[in-house]
Amino acid sequence: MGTARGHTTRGTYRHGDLRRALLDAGVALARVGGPDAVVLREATRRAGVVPNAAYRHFASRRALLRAVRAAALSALAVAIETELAGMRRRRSRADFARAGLRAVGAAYLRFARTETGLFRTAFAIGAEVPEADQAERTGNSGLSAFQLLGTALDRLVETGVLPAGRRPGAEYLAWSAVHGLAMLVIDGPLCRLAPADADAIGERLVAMVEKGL
Amino acid sequence: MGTARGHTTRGTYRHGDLRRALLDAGVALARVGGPDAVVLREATRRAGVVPNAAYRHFASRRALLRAVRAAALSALAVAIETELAGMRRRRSRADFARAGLRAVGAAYLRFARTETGLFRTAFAIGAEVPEADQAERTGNSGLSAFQLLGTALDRLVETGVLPAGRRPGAEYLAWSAVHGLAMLVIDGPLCRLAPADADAIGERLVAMVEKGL
DNA sequence: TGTACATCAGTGAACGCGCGTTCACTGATGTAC
DNA sequence: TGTACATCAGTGAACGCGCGTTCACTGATGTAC
Repeated sequence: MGTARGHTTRGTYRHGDLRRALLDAGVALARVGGPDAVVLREATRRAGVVPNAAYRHFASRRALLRAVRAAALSALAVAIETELAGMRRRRSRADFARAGLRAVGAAYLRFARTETGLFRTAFAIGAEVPEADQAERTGNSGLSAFQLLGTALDRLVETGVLPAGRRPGAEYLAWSAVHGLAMLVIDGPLCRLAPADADAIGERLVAMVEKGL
Repeated sequence: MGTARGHTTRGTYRHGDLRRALLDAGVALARVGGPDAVVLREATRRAGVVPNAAYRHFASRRALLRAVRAAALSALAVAIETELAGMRRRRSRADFARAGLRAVGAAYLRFARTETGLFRTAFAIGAEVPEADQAERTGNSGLSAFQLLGTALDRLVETGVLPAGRRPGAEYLAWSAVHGLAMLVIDGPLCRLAPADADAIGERLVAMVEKGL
């Protein structure tokens, strides 16, 4: 019946793993309401704990938000990895490489649409980028979303689809295109679009990137 | 010396044009701090007026924010119009049309970089899109940023650069690409990029769009 | 195996803050006669 | 041209809210002897 399972009724004095519970609560809040919804007091409430208890594990609200953002980035990377893992075989390595890029784009867009709150949190405003906790931002393969895109582009070069000379910086171009559509669709002027239409535009967009790179 | 020129020291009982003053203050706040900075009390403070006086002109804080957002969209359209107006002549109409698309993209990116707060306000989170006050969102020509992009694409079709069959929906693709780069550069993972590098990527991006459409 | 003790995770109470919004008001303005 | 009056823009005071954060505390846990 509690908001966070098992935490509201706590037998012991100690919590057990409050840091984890607060982070989970923070992620749950972010899923629903984006970065602004990651409220320290609400997270402690859900963990069944007094507000200031959070300060044993996070220096400030910002620190909690940073941790949630890292988790969101990680979830994005995992979503892309899953899409890549589910790819079926193709005739040629070149086709497979092309499909890889499409898979990255499609997974990115689907994540933005289905996990809007997390997506917005991952790219929260004023996102200082601390290089240190890079590990927390990656998927199971240890690669970040950006790196997964990079390797997809590398495959295109290896299979001769993309001229090597066009490779440097190509991730910025591809990323921009897909990220822009994601933004416009989730809370921008394109938010009225039917999901099917959004998908169609997404496919055209990735095709444009492939052709235009 | 006052925060809003002339408003803090007011000779008359009546303000004169408080609605305008509040809107201007709201825009000034948005320029510096984005949508969250558009705070009703602060706007009234800058207008030299008691907080609740705002309710004579705006039903709520959200209503003020909506008006500010419309102004931000209008400023974006004007920026694009100015860029277009400043274009020099080209050899062929086709080249001119191509340059037109580049101009739209460049102006969009520059606006995002130099007027970050307004840009973020224009595409604020949870942006409901009221169709009614469309006029307020346009530039001097009466066209919105989106429509300016559309006419630029039309020119490409007219001059034979873009096959007519690829025209429908093309604005979504072009817009996505440029919007994504803008987002990544202004408060995303690409915010560390030097302005010159951002410009270079912007140019490559528009070239990619032109080629890939 | 039993006891004394240090650690430190979570408690309880409180703070100051700025916000959006509501209320009954007042007095300058512009209009009707 | 002068006066009475309705209008309504801005006043003054107050509200309840939830937030992040600080303080001194308490008591369960795990360790050293």
